[in-house]
Parts: sequence; C-alpha cells; structure tokens
Amino acid sequence: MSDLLERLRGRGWRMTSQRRVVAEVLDGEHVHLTADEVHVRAAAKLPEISRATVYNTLGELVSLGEVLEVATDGRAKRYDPNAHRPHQHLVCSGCGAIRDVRPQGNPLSDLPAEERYGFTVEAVEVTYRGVCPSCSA
Amino acid sequence: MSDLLERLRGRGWRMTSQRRVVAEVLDGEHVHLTADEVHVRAAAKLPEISRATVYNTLGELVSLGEVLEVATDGRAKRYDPNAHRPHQHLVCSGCGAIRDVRPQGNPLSDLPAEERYGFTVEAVEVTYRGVCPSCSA
DNA sequence: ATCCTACAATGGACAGAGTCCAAGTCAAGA
DNA sequence: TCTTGACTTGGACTCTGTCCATTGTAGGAT
Repeated sequence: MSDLLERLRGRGWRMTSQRRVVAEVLDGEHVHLTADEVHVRAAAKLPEISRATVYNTLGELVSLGEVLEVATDGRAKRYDPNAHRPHQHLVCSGCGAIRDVRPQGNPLSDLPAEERYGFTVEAVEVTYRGVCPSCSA
Repeated sequence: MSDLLERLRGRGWRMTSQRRVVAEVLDGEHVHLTADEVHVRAAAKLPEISRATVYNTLGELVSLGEVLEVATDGRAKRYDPNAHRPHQHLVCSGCGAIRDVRPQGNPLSDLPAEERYGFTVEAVEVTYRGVCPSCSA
C-alpha cells in the first residue's frame, strides 16, 4: 500500500493525514467497502475526518485509476482497491458479500459485430450471482 | 403485453387501472425506463397515479420475474420488460443508452470451480460498455 | 525556521432515489 | 349488493451522494 502512497505523491498528490488514512483503509484483497464504511473505519483512526473528504478522496482515487467503483446492487457503490489486476465479481444474494474472481476467456470477444449496434465497445463487466457458503448453511 | 396481464391475473393479481397502465408502459423491445420515467408515462394515461404505486408495482413485477431490474450505473435503476429472453446489456458511456444484446457462449461456464469460493453460482450479468454511434459522431 | 498560498478539509445544506406508513379506496368473490 | 382484504395515496422519512463557503495546512519559497 505504501506503493500506492508513493505513486500518488509522484503524481503530485498533496499528502494529508486524511488521504493517508483513506488509502490505508482501502488496503487488501477482496476489499469492497461502501463510502460510508470507509468513513467509519477512517474515523476510527482520524476522528475528525469528514464524510465529504472521504467522498472526495475516493473520487480522486477512482479518477486516478487506483480504485474501482463497483455497483453490484442498487444500494451504495463499493470501492475496490484491486484495480491493477483485471477481475470480475461474485456476489452473494444472501448477505451481499463480494469476492474477486477471474473467469476464463474474454467476454469482449463473445459479442459479435452484428450485436454491437454500431457501438465502439470498450469494456465489459461480469457479475456472478450466487449464495455463499455461510448463507447456504 | 396482454399476455402479461393474463399471466398476472392467473397468479392471483388483483387487476387495477394503476397496474394496467404500468404494465402498458413497460411494453416493447429495448425498453429500459427508470421508475420515474415509468411514473411520468403512466401519469400521462392515469394522472392520479402515485409514485409509491409505481414503485410497488415495479417491485412486484420484478419479484414475479416478469421484469428485470438493471443497475447500469450509480443512478436510478432501470426496468427491462424483456425478461423471458436471456440477454445482456450494452451501455453507452456517453448518453447512457442501453441495448439488449446476446453474446455467444455462456459466461457461467467460464468460472472454474476453484474461483467459486464455495458459492452456489446461479446467474451472471454481463454489461458491455462503449460509445454509441450518436455519441461518437 | 518561517512565511505564503494554492490546494485540501470541513460540515451543513441540498438533491435524487427509494421506502414506509396510516388512512382511504376499490376489485372481485359471496 | 355487500364485504373485506388487498391496493393506492401522499407525505414524511432514510439513504447515498453532491455542493459550497469557510477554514486549515502541505510543502515550496525565502
């Protein structure tokens, strides 16, 4: 994660304690926190941090391509720091838990030209839905 | 669409003018309206219809499997009456336009067992993103 | 080490999407 | 036609996110 901080500094990011704790909270594998959850965890380390700052920082991280925004349901967006390894998501219909997964093949090539309606297709997101072990138990 | 009304009646749905206009609004191919758009169009036919009723009715149609809920971005959910033909979505990053598309292959089978983390995988949604002809012109 | 200033943080108001609920209405079976 | 439970209403409320004027501060300049 210090990699991230270094990269950001290299891009001219002004380093503040708020940005640091947000970046720290977003560390790890299979992390998919909502903005509010990020705020709660960040506030545990830096009580004065405001909601607006968390939203601003998350938005910047997304613009910089360091974090992915994931909208798996109609509720709050989730933020996924695993942005440098292409992956898709597996979501539990019961509890909403999310795992990063790597399917085989390339869905982009599965869309034939006659199904593209003249669009320039640039990306594809795949969301698998199912029931996790805890919820099916 | 009268098929739909028949099916619903057969399932014990009480038929009201509100439910009828909502079902009528949700008729056709490549229809992906937000709840609010459904409300506006329904109100054109039945001015007294309330927002709550539109939400209730859409929710019921989704539960009954007659309409799909599509969350293509962080904005309002869209409702897709094309529920009985499996398909995926192609979304324009410019204007948000949505087309129904049918990719080849079956993405479900592209997720190997060791990438399923013990989940019972039941469904998969694929969203292609790109730029539509009007927006790239 | 101190000063400056542009950039960042704050928090409260605001907006959009959706849910909830108590009261009134009505479809459809008896 | 009557009855009743399901349906509708509209307004209050929640949740998620944005905006903005004000205050604070990181980090280069001196």
